[in-house]
Amino acid sequence: MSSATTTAPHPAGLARKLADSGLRSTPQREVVYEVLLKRRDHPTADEVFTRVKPELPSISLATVYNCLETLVQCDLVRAVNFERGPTRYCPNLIPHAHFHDEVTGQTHDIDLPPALFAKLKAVVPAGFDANAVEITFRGKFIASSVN
Amino acid sequence: MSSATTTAPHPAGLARKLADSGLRSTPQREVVYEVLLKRRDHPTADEVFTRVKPELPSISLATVYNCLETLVQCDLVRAVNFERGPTRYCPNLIPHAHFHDEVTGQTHDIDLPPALFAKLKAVVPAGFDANAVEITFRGKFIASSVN
DNA sequence: CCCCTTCTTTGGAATAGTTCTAATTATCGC
DNA sequence: GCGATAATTAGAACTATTCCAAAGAAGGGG
Repeated sequence: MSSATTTAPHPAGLARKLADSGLRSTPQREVVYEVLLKRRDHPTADEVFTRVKPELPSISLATVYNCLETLVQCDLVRAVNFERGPTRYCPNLIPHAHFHDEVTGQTHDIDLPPALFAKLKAVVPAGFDANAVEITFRGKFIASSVN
Repeated sequence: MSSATTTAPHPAGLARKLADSGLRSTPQREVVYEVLLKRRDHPTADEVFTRVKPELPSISLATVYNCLETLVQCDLVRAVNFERGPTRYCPNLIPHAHFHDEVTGQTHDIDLPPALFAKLKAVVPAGFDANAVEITFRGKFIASSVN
């Protein structure tokens, strides 16, 4: 597989991305990443821990934090925060917003047209050099009759 | 100083707003609110605590948290979060974005045209009922020699 | 292969920010 | 002034996370 411009979120890509940063591929890192790809529901470190445990029963919570941090560093995963709640992790690398459901506590991805991102960055006054923007909606997810 | 200037909320308005919610006006609440109005640099609870202390030497940190929570509840103050850092407080009630300086840790208000807020809400898919949107830029503030 | 260095994992202790609790103190309506 | 209610206080408790020091892999050169 030839290298793409955008990394496809694939367990296989992990080893390469890690090597690029001079880091080793380990079972712990692989399983943590797989878990994130498998269920993209923005789990917390603790939730990742319980999902990884059956596969690697001797893994520690500290290692889960380490692995998640490593994945974020390697730009394979995004850390998402909402109002001092525990950090959640998201393997969707395409710029997008988040919707936080205040009833269920769930976090959903919201796609945004790239033009909007551009417009947002355009309103930042001179003197401010913004290299990232974070957009979070808060509200309720209303069951749609369509499914 | 950043842009977003507003209807200057006045300490006087506090008693009324509190009464509206069936709450009492107390020296602690008044001084906490005054401190927020006086220096609008998005202080943390701890920073508010040290600023209030000279005025009310016997106030406790718990009370500062209580007062801030009350002010947020009464819609006199906004709580602002950035990446699991301590909550900061902002008496600017007009919808606006925040710019977080990753070098100094300072938070600045950024005015946004109301049309942009409207556009943002428009991209939220059907089924999601958003009642608030939070926009945070991250980057560096490039020295303007003026302060 | 074996050794050496380096990287990684691990469990537990430590930390930061915040909330909880139970007791005291202030305030309002009568 | 009195009783009911609300607010404040100090300190303990809590949560999410990071730190630490020791033990465990994992390549690379001889």
